[in-house]
Amino acid sequence: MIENHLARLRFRHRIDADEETAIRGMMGERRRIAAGTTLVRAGEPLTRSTMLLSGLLCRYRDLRGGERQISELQVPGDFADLHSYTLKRLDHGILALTACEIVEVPHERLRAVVRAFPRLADIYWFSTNLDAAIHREWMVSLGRRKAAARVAALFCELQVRLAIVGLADDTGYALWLSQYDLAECMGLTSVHINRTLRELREAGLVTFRDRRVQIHDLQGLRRVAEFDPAYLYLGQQPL
Amino acid sequence: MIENHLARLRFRHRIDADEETAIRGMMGERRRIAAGTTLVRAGEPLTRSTMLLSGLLCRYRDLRGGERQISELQVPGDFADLHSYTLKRLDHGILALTACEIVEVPHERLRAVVRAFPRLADIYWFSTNLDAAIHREWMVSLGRRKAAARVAALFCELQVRLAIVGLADDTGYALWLSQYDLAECMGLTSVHINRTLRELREAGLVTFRDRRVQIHDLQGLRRVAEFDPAYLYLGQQPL
DNA sequence: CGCACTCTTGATGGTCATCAAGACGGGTGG
DNA sequence: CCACCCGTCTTGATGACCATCAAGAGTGCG
Repeated sequence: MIENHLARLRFRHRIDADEETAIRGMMGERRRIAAGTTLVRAGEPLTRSTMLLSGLLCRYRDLRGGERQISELQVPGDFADLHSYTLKRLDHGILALTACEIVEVPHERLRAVVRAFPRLADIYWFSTNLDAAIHREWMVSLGRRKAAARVAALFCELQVRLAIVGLADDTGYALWLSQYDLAECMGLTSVHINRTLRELREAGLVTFRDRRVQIHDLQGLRRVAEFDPAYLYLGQQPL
Repeated sequence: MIENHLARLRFRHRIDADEETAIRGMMGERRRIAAGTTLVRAGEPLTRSTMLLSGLLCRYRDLRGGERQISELQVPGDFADLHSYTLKRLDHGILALTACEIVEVPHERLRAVVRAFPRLADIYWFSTNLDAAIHREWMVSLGRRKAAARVAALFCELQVRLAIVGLADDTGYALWLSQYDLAECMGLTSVHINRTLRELREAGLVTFRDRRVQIHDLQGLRRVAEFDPAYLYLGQQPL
């Protein structure tokens, strides 16, 4: 059930049998939620974190004019809101972009585990710091990259993150997003995303069609994006 | 010496005498560094974190074309790179924007403290999660706010963060940045920052001159920015 | 005193937003 | 079963916002 999560952790850290048992023991109720469900509203008190088993979640914030900024995409094996363990409430909402399977982890159990296994405390602390590193990379995109490089950078990031849990290879991956969703990630409009996708496709780099990212030229895509996976802290492991 | 840091922690958490002693005991070598010093280069292995006593630091990343994106500003009392405790190396550089006083905290000592005081582990974990919340707010600026709102949001954020350590009030604060630096924070050019500052000044909201943010109308500034300090997790404490 | 940095303003152009309209496909109800 | 509707994709036309290029003034420092 949480094999994705363990794969993701083991990609960067050693997890021994006791620790694995403790992690499995934290898992609470398993649920299915429909696409479009708001999992967490900004500001509401939280006493549990949510782990994603399958599907796609996002963190987002809205401005009064209705403009939405998505600040991160969560892929299977990711915690959606591990940071709520220390923050108690969130500065952003969490939304299911597709139908999802999730597991809830009560903060109480998480606390018991990180108290009993200090290495797991460091590992989960690392995990939230990795989210922040992804935030910084998106800031570079939003602040300094042009549209084509932004989209290319996003596709490159997701290729790596999904490959870690076996959901992508060098030729592409399923990505159940609309062009409208991509626009909300990258600070653009869906109209401009559409033109940018055409540009990337005509350049022979990548095709996004039928909810699938088809990568024609991974090296070229990474060059356009100036993508360096260092910010994903992959360690020495081969994909 | 680290009174700013304790003030910042106590603004959001209870810290008892034992914990304070432990925190003080972590502090290592104190140093002065000149403006423009690169404190940490992206990717280099780190075995210590750095706390800022006075001055201004930033986290930044450069693209090949020379464009720089600053992803966060550090004010006195902040750790510059507490996250390096779990990450071991950083995905970004750290630069002194002004002359600074800093204290180094060896990771070994930090580890001993968070092992001995699990509540401090949670509190420092919270602290890095707060950095991530600030990142998300900047993403909203970079992705969705127009220039005037971006600059206003930055000035509002710094007003709150500096007020916590006694370096700002409702009328303003010292901010030792050039318009060029502001541009690198907000994903704009210094030319456009200059025009935007004029616009905010002529609207009677704020004047940035002689390295000082003079706030004429804090409520108005917050309205323009759509600033809601919730993302700074202030708790119930009055400023 | 000269040099480097910063600030300021003008002129022009590029990137992306906005508005609009049509095509396409999947799902639903008559 | 087909008409209809809604969400999504696509493309064109126009314009806003911000970048770029350029030049001059002010300031601090060696």
